[in-house]
Amino acid sequence: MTSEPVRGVRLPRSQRRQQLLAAALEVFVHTGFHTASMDEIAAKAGVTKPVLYQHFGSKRDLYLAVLDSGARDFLETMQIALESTRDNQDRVQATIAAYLDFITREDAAYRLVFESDLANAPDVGERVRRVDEISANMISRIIAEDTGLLPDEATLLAYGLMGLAQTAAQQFLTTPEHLDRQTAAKLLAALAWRGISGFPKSHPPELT
Amino acid sequence: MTSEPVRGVRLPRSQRRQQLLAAALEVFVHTGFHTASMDEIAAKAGVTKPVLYQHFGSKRDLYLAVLDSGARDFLETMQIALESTRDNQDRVQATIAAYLDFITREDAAYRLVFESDLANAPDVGERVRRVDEISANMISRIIAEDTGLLPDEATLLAYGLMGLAQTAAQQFLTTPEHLDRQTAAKLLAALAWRGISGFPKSHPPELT
DNA sequence: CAGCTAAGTTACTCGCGGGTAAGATAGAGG
DNA sequence: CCTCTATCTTACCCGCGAGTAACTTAGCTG
Repeated sequence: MTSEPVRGVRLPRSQRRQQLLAAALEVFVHTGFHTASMDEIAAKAGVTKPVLYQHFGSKRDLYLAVLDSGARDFLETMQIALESTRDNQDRVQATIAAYLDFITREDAAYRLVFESDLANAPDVGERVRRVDEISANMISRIIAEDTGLLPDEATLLAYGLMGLAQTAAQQFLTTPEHLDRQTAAKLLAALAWRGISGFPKSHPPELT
Repeated sequence: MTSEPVRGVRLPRSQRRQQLLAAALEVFVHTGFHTASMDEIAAKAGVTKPVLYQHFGSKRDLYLAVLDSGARDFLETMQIALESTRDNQDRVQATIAAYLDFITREDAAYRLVFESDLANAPDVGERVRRVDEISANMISRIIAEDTGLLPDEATLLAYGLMGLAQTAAQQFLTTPEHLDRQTAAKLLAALAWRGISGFPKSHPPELT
């Protein structure tokens, strides 16, 4: 657990850096890149602006650092879920649950990866697309193996399933009162699994 | 077809307004809200900045005008597709196709609705969410009727299907060489329909 | 074709916020 | 307890772009 920022206490470099990243995450997530100011982030860490610049070369650098961290977390979560079983139905279930977990995480880091307001900047856009691409490839590979679809076709479906999970999870976040997480996960997993399991190999092929 | 902006020609108010909206759409879509400058938009219309301010009170007002127009287009497209048939399988097919159409539209207006970099601003965020909400409700209603699921459950699935269509369509946009639109539409419609048609009423209920 | 109005231009203001130069001090180490 | 350095602050610069005041002119209208 990270302790609260205490004004007036000096910290060793690496520790301060971690704290700044935490403050930046919080502000960027809450406000978005453009509305956030360096002063605000510094203040949240109980420190002044130049300190920020001793650790990060520019506002964008800081943002990228925070974004990368979030992206790593997400990809890790995904990979663990995808490799948690060899049964594909369970895999779908686990992956949907992973989306729900990631999006309901306290730090809301998903906003950086899924809702960045800086995606027009080449650096950022590229990174975000890369996260999607890596996830999609992991899923696409499994689909292709399991259904015999062409790579491009399997990739399209992979993106579809990712969009399904992501959008539904975000919606779930806005109405958690009425639907418990278990039910939501089961419903979505059912939707996804019934959809994908209908393709060639794994089940008797029906008409396209 | 709109004629090219000709420098030095005066236009009647309403006509100029339309032209400004077109220029703004182009710039906002290409650059995003934050990077776009009013000068750039005015220039694209072959005119200077103050003219822009004689039609729109602020940069944000201009953005909202363009956004609203895109939102209307999208919702219209959706509604037409959803009401194009009474067979639910055809409905899914038509709706997926509608997503593909909207996202591949020349003007790329989908970027404003699906990828706005101003979604943190209350006005804009609210509007974007509202578009999703309206679409989701249209779909959710059908799902609830057809499956007997609870409203919240049907809504969750509706968002899931929307995310599926949207994300996959965006992916399709980036690799149109390898996959023709027909195939893509069929694959996605199959994915979605197999998924959703498996729920209670419409087909024999299986284990949840 | 004179004159009036709406359409358009030139040439500014001004605040915000990213980024920095120069100086102050905590507190580890001898 | 003195010193020395890495940490942190104060106080600034300055560019960019939204928004505006004041003036100009096209071109319809009587």
